Amino acid sequence: MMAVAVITRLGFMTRWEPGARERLQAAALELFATSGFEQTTAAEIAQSVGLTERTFFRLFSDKREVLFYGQDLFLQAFLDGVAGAPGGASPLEIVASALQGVAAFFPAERRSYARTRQAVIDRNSALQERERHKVAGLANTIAEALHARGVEEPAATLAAASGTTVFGIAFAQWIREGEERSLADIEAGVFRELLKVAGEVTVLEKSP
Amino acid sequence: MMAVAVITRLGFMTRWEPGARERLQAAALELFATSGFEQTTAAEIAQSVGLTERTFFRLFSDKREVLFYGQDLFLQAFLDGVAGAPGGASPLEIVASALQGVAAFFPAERRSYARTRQAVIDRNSALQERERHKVAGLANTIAEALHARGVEEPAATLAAASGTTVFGIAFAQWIREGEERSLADIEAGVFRELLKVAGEVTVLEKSP
DNA sequence: TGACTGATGTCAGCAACCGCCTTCATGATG
DNA sequence: CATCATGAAGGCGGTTGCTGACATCAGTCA
Repeated sequence: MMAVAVITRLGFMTRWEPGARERLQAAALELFATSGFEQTTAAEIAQSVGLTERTFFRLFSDKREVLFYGQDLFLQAFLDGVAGAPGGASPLEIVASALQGVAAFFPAERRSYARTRQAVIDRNSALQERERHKVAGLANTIAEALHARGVEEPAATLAAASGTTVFGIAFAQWIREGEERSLADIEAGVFRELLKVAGEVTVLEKSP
Repeated sequence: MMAVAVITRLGFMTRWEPGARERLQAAALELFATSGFEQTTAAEIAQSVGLTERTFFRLFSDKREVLFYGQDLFLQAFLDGVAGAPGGASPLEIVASALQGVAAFFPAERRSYARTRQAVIDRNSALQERERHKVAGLANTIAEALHARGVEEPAATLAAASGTTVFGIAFAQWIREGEERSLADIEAGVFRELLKVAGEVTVLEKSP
């Protein structure tokens, strides 16, 4: 599935089939989806693609990671979006523009895959923990990138967190059965909602 | 340390010392702080207060939980703040008011305890994962409470997430060495920053 | 008194994860 | 061509987190 760029260099039988990581990831998702995360053992996943448990843990730092490994491209796209935003943009504008750029990583074809993956995660709290950890890490990285662009604290952290929140809400909507809009469109709508929510505040008193 | 409300009802020797949970939590924090989280085994913690590993896992769903159990009061205070906010308030105003109320849970005396606890968490990524999970759960609960007050989606989720973000930033600052301001004051400042960040956006185009 | 409950201990066991060592293809190097 | 370094995998054994099933024992209540 998806970006499983299996490198079949030659017709020769090599000692090891290439793409061990990708094969494990695909097998794991399938097994998790059918039998559940806890019911599936790392050894089972490994054996189902002709590898050993030890190899599994060499390739993934822990069992959950098999579902999360390889999102560097996504993160990088986000950072590129931040770095490439126009000069005079405000922190949230920078984030909004990065958000739009990142949407390209989720074309309509991915919806089905993303859905089953998310269904697995939603059914297990340990996996939700890992997902939230990754998102939080993403927010940190974005905040640093903003900082590098001269945005001060706490504005950088606030803007970064807002961005990942918007993305999370939009993504959840994109996944939803029957949803037809593109991720970019949904993101734009959620972002406008955020501005609206923030705009409805009557600032009480200003500190001295 | 801190709120280890050991209830020594009578001078009698009872079969079991009361407050097993609290004793375990205090011992765990101390051991984690001195020896590190991974280096400390659940059996060690239990034995250090005269209990067995099995009892530890009966009282805490897993090893990490010993550092997070018992924040119901905090959560409840947050919910009360949401429920008790004035009638015509906007979502973010409701959250801001709840935020102020919750600050009372962190008087100056707690700073030292909170610092060592946070230091332990910051040194271990598994603990960070759990913490983020809890915060995310808090955000969900707040969003539901907002929903119950009639706030629609995605405004409820956005406001709730913004609130926990503000709290997180403020708390981190409150913990910082040399910081003297109250948590409520810091929260107010961060909140104003959030409004400022949101206010600096030039809305581009409106969807049809 | 005796059944009952609640908090704990004991024991056995699985699965996650890791350190250490071995094996074997490949490509570079002399 | 021989050899050697490298990297990717398997094998083995051990620690620890966590659980289920069952025993124990103090205090309670009928």
